Amino acid sequence: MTTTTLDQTDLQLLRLIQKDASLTNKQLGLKLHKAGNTIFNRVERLKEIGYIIGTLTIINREKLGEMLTSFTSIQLKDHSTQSLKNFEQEVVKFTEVMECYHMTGDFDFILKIVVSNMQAYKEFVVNRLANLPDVGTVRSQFVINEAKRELAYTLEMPPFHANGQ
Amino acid sequence: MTTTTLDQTDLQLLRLIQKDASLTNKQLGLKLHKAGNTIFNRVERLKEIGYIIGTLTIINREKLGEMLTSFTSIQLKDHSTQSLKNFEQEVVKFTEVMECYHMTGDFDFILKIVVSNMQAYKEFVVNRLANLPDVGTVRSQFVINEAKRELAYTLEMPPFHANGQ
DNA sequence: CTTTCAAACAGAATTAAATTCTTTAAAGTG
DNA sequence: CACTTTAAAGAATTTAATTCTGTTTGAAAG
Repeated sequence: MTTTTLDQTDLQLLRLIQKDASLTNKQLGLKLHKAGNTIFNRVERLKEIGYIIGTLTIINREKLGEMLTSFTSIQLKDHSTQSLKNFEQEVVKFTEVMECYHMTGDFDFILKIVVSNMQAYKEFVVNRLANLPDVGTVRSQFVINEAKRELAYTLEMPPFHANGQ
Repeated sequence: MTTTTLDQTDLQLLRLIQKDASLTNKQLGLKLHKAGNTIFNRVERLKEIGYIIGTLTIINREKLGEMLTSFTSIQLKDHSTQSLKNFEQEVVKFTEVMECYHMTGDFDFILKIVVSNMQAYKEFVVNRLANLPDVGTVRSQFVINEAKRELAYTLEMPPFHANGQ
């Protein structure tokens, strides 16, 4: 029924809404030289074919009190597929673990951990993180300052297009 | 005029909208046992006093072609305030650098870099990143798999409240 | 070259949500 | 107790979202 490929207008649209979801269809239409209706239809299509996942509100977390952020690297004692899967499955359950990446290099995982202070961090690592099976070395690096945190990707027209994957 | 402190309803509201900005005021009101109107007023207030920064659309970046993500650590040759400021100021200008954190530990900065493939990564590091002043050691760790990436914070009632900071 | 079909679009019509306005009730203050 | 302030609800209004319909365009078919 509908094509799963994007044209330049779709890309422009994605670029705009990934920075600001509060723009109305009319406003977007003005920028892209289309009717508000047309924007609406395109956005619906982009949702259907999976380019748009959802929409969220960015909160100023700093206003809600103390915050300590760490990038914590984990090296497992055992590198079997089972151990890796196991650790990953468990570690993502912690609400303190905002992000978890399986990585190349000396350490197996990088976790972004957000807690309220060093006391809470210590409690978390010692009593909970280190208790997961096969956890070997844990290296903690703390954020002194967040200089940039961009959520919107630079969207480039892919050279191929026609992949609905 | 308006209080800058949050009550439980405000926190609930923030928890809900930081996960889904497409909920209508009426829907939110139903969940929180308030009128749609009341939700509207609260959200307006939360914007005014700076708890709500904005709203954005999450794009499925994977559908737009190849992607290689790296956590790249940088050690500067010189650790003077001036060098740090200088580096930070310049590095955040690169669109490939999605995130930049000033860190404790052996390395001064951690950068989250997103490019389309290893060729582009090499080009970026060699021709651009390494050319910034005072760049010493560069350590690249690549993401094999993203197991978790949560943008919504766990919002807890702060023990103090009354800070409009 | 003409016909046919499908897609993108614009504009009107409709529905639903956002926003404003007014009133009420509760809570705090002197 | 009178006075003020605040949160909230409900009605009224404005604006945006959504649906519907007709037109245009371009590509494919004959």
